[in-house]
Amino acid sequence: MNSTVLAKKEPSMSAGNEAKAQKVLVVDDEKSISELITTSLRFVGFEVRIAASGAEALRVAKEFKPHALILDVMLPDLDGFEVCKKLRAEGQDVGVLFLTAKDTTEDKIKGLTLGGDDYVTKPFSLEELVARLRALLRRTGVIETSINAGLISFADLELNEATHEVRRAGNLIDLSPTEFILLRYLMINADRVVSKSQILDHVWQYDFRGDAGIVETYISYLRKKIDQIEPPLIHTVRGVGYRLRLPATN
Amino acid sequence: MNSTVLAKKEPSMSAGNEAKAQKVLVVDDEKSISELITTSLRFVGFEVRIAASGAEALRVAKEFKPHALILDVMLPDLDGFEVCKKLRAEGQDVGVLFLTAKDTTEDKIKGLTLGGDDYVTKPFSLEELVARLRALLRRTGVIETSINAGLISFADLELNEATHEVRRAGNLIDLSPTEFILLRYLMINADRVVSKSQILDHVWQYDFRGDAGIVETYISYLRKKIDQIEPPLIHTVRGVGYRLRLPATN
DNA sequence: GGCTTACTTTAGAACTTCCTGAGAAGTAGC
DNA sequence: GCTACTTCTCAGGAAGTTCTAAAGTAAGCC
Repeated sequence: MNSTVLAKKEPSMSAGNEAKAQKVLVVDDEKSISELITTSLRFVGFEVRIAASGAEALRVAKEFKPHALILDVMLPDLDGFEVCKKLRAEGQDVGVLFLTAKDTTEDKIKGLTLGGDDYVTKPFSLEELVARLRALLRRTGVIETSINAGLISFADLELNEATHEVRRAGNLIDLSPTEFILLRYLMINADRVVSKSQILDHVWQYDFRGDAGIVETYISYLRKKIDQIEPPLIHTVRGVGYRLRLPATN
Repeated sequence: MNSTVLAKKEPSMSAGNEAKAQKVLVVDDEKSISELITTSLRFVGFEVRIAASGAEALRVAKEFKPHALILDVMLPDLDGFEVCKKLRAEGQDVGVLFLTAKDTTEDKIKGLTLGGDDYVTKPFSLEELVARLRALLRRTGVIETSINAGLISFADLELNEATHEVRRAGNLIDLSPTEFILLRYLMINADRVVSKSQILDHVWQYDFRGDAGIVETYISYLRKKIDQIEPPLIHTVRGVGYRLRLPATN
């Protein structure tokens, strides 16, 4: 895994909720997965704790009081659904984002999108996970932050998570799912340079075995769709990565 | 820094009536059912309490003073009808939505739907349950909200809950029960993308074991009935779900 | 200027998702 | 108990998406 993590804080998040970051408990018995998620969530400003089993999750939740859980359904002891039930029985009213294998039988997954809960199938992309987590926190009414609202904009570009619409200068632009996630990632990191490996790590599923060349291909697709309109917003930083920005304000 | 993120609230039905939520007491001895209902009702803004027996129901009702009851007729001690009678004898004037097994004798049910009461047979779909509950609260005069009014419209589409009539541009359209519930779900979530699993969870009965493919079939049925008239309102968001919307506002 | 390296673009093969029609099974009404 | 309707499954085909690979272009360096 070609993971690079910058020791830099997201600007858009930092203002309001440094003081009381949203708390997320990540529950997965595979250490590599929970670490991956944790690193990513911490980076975007969440306060994170980890548990490796259902029993531990219940214990930690009791004193950590998380706003949301990211919960693998396949745990060594209790399964995720049990954990969720017990928590709710204890009166802990917390939104849950389940992680399921792709082949988890439909009837187990059924009902998960009811109470504001949601699920993501493994393997997932980190951007997808974070977006879903934010949507969940928004729905369960935990907190309002700027990014949490689901409407992201940069210059004359707008991206709406609820309607999945993207507009440039008011014009509707049709994007494929991957293009959408990539653009959102660039927009969230607007004005900062993101490397191809960062993009690969966040936008593509964590088990993607291909090479970073695919990022170039998708950047090209995006440019064709959103940078037809002047001025171009997606800029190449040779040898480093890409950056969403307005024309140089020299 | 020209990264802007708009803080706009979802126009959802979920959050709205925080201030004085309507109170519902759910009475069922099957924990899985009462939990399912509770999750769903809480999410759409009701304040919910649970009781697992007739005796408990009477006890809780006395201090909780619910606006409505969702009451399984088959309870371990008293049956639902008894509970209802005793409550009314105590002067608690509360609307009741009975849950009955499919084979409950007709004549038992009939007498009860005389007042503002109603019944739903198990297994039900959550959309159906919530719609009936709202209709009941409307009839018993508890509250009025826009959604509660029973008339939903979007563009030239109108759906009347009371009469079960649907019109597109004034033309009456005949829908099967499932088609009706599906359309209502889409209309309540107008303009937002809803995934196939969300649809499955809300529109289909909770014991449905099939896969999400059925949603595609029903979308196709609906399109044939309501999207004959231009412009089409049901749009596919590939890889994400469906969305009710007017033609692109470029 | 020519060589090297980094990036861009395009084409197309493999794959996924979605749409629709047909039919089987179940249910309700007469 | 026949008929019409509804629900659900399945399969073929259309359309859209993802990814690889290879050719084209630009930038930087000596």
